[in-house]
Amino acid sequence: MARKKQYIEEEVIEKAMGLFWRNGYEATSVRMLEKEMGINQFSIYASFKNKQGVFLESVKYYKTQINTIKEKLRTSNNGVIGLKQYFYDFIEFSSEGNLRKGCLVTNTVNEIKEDVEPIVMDELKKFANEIRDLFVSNLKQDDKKENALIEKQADFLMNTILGLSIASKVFHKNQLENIIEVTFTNL
Amino acid sequence: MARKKQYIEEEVIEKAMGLFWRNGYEATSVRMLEKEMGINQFSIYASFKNKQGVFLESVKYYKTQINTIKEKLRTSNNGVIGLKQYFYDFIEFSSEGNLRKGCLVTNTVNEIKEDVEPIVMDELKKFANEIRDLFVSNLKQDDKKENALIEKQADFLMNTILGLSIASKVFHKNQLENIIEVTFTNL
DNA sequence: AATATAACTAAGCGTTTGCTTAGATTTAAA
DNA sequence: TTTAAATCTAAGCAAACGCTTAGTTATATT
Repeated sequence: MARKKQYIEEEVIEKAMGLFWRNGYEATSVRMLEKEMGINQFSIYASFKNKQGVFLESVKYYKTQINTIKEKLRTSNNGVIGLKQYFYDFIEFSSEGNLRKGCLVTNTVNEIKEDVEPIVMDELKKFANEIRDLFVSNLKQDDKKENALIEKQADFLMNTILGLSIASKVFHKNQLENIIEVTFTNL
Repeated sequence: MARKKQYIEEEVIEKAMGLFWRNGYEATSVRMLEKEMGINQFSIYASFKNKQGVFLESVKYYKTQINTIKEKLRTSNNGVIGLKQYFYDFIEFSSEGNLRKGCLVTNTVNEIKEDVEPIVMDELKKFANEIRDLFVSNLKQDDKKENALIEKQADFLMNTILGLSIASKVFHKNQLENIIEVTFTNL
């Protein structure tokens, strides 16, 4: 009864995500998305409503991508060792060859204004809290640690991840490793 | 022989800096600068050449503002205590009442692309290196520490500062304090 | 084969961007 | 008091922005 879509939504979102990740949210125009996704603006708006819609789907896809290393952390049972491995996995995940992209979520939190893009910001905060919860439950593997300390250390680790997301753009790889090493002497 | 300027350049740059700090570089339009600085676009371009010129002057002004706490760190001679104080001064400096602005320099490093704005990026990297040098010479007050360790710890502290710049926008004040406390537990 | 409907192309909408220009106004030296 | 140069106001430029729409093409059902 009607024509078929000539693209697969997940495929074009994967490309869109890459563009947002490399360029940032505002700096990525709908014309650029058109080229990268390989479909017309009409199709973009028909499938994803607007630019924000494309971005929200991109973040969803990003989550499935990072889920591999998240799951690795969740199922680790060697305490802080597994946590440290997550940080190494993260700097690997945030770079693509020589291109340092940071973390899509952190980049965007730092770019957008909450009052301008409340829906996007909400989505990003949810993601950040999931990571923090993972840190907390990992730290609890050490049952000598008091809850108050665990909360502090979780904040500390979140800050390290936030920092690494920027640092990965301007520092050398060995400096990133230094950061992780010193971070874990404090735990 | 000619008309006098009806504004003081340093005064209008102070206002421009505030706007860039609150809004980011790209999101601050020349029309917004016009209103905030209280002068016409013609005057902006006559005095500072272009938008980038206004920003570079704003960064210069920012440096003079943050110099107070930098100087406090430089002249401190109580080792890591003075360093820790710098971090507390920094989170104070990066907020204006309830408005969390982060660090103008870090915000911009995270926003702009090096190949699009190489001149701006260069200026920001210079600033970051000045801070790192300060950290190094402070850490050297402890002459038991080896140079290799000092370099590692300097990278670590830079990462904490970068993190705090983002964290200050989304975390509560007591969490920022947690971060600083854990950061300094092993230095 | 005819029909209804979704997906396509491509042009264009109004707005905002950084920046410029034409023309009036102020000022200090000649 | 005339003159020349710098500074002002305000209008406007081309380009890019997010998004829409008119018209064509493809496809499953009748």
